[in-house]
Amino acid sequence: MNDFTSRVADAKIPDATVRRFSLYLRYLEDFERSGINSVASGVLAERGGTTAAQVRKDLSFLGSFGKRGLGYSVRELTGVLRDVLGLDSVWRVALLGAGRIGTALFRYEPFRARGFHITTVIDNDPGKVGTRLGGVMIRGEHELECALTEDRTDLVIVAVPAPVAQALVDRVVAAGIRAVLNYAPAQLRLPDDVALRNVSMTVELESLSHALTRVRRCR
Amino acid sequence: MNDFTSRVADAKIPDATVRRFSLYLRYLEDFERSGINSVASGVLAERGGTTAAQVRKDLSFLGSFGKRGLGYSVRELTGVLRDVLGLDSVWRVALLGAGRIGTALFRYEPFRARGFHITTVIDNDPGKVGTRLGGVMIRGEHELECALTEDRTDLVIVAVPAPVAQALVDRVVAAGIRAVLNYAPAQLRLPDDVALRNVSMTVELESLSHALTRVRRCR
DNA sequence: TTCCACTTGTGAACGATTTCACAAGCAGGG
DNA sequence: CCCTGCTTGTGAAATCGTTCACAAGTGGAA
Ligand SMILES: NC(=O)c1ccc[n+]([C@@H]2O[C@H](COP(=O)([O-])OP(=O)(O)OC[C@H]3O[C@@H](n4cnc5c(N)ncnc54)[C@H](O)[C@@H]3O)[C@@H](O)[C@H]2O)c1
Ligand SMILES: NC(=O)c1ccc[n+]([C@@H]2O[C@H](COP(=O)([O-])OP(=O)(O)OC[C@H]3O[C@@H](n4cnc5c(N)ncnc54)[C@H](O)[C@@H]3O)[C@@H](O)[C@H]2O)c1
Repeated sequence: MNDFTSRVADAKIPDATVRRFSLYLRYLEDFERSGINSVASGVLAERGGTTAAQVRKDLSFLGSFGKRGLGYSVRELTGVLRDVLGLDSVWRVALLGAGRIGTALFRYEPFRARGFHITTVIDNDPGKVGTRLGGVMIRGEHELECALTEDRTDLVIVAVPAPVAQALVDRVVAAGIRAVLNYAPAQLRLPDDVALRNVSMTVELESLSHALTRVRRCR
Repeated sequence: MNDFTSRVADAKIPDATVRRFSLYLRYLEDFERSGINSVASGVLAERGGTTAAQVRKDLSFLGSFGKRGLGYSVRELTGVLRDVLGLDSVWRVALLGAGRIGTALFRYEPFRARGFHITTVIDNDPGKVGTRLGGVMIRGEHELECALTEDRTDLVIVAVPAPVAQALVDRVVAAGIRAVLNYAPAQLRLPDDVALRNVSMTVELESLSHALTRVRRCR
């Protein structure tokens, strides 16, 4: 199915563009389900709240496979995006912290459908260690390195309290992990070759709060 | 305590800067707890993974109250940031969807400490409506408008399944709400004067996945 | 075959954000 | 008092991302 791998400019796709790829892919999958075979940049743009030029510029990082006058083949574009986003492999994910956020994430099925399999869960609460979350046994914090290696983990989700986050990721990085998704309100320090994304609900709320006060003042 | 309100350039602070303000504030509160009275831009920068120049440029949007040779007063800067982020008022928040993510968010205390009070919870599951989440009664979806008005809601958190999100926020917007924090994987369409932030774990994971495949290919 | 309506791909203009570089200000010591 | 070491505040430069504008393909209709 994938002879699309003729991607040229793997060079350095802007981060903002990569994030939009995720969204485009989401829409394309909707279109595919609806039996639509081809989309124009304008359609994707409208769906995603950007402009047609933006969509075309984004996609041009991947080569050129649109058909002028017609648009893009939904199937082909889906394939290319899945490929560039690395969604054709299964990623083995370890969850650190089986608390409220951790369990909510664990039980969220769409991750699995996307190829992110949570194969490891770590916690240090003696009441939790040894019990099962879904099909996965919760292992103690001291087993961290061993679990990451055994389970051939690719990616770690941090959902432990902020004060312990840095110490844990240090060990995670030492164990060879190259990608971390962090939910703790802590600014993690990692080597440059480890990819890190922070999800901070506080930052989002506070930026909304700022927007609200601005609106209020301007009237 | 706040005669810092002499803020000049409320003009148009870049979004990226506002988000960093949240982080700076977080660090400043740590410093305050540790009894540190003043910080230099370089210290904040190191803590937050940016550069000293970036920190100073950011803060310059708020006026100038650093002391050359010394740095910034922790207390004063904390006050200014809290003010510009609108954290000195209490924000009344409505939570739409008391599912897994919704309840995890609800039970997260730091929000309340920051001045975000979840005063309204809406769900449409008959088994949930009428029960309490923490101290708040879960109300039916049909009561949405009425609840938002009665509770004088400022801000709405969307934690319902994607397919119903748009319809709900349409009603929320019609009820006069100007700020929405969206967890559903749906691209919401709102009027320009409503502030929207999306939190998408899928986008984050996929961008990590992209980073991982890049690393792998480059060796 | 030619024409037409449509849409892509992309250099170039634009706008925004980040980084640089340095004059100016402050505190403390002599 | 002046000198020294340190740090801010900020124009100007560099970088990065978005938007514009249009030549060049494409399929279909006549
Ligand atoms: N709940 C939310 O809505 C929310 C929102 C934003 C951020 N967060 C952040 O996510 C993280 C988790 O939040 P939560 O609400 O799930 O908290 P929680 O207390 O419910 O869960 C934390 C879990 O981590 C485990 N843990 C603690 N120390 C550990 C260690 N050293 N090794 C392994 N496991 C350890 C605890 O046993 C617990 O199960 C926190 O950093 C929090 O700030 C949560
Ligand atoms: N759980 C996660 O980790 C996670 C991660 C990313 C995104 N999300 C998104 O967050 C949203 C909620 O996820 P969840 O895991 O909590 O799902 P969930 O099914 O546990 O909760 C959804 C809740 O919304 C309620 N609901 C449904 N329709 C409603 C309506 N019309 N009005 C009011 N309430 C309604 C349901 O009764 C349920 O309580 C989804 O959009 C999901 O995609 C969840």
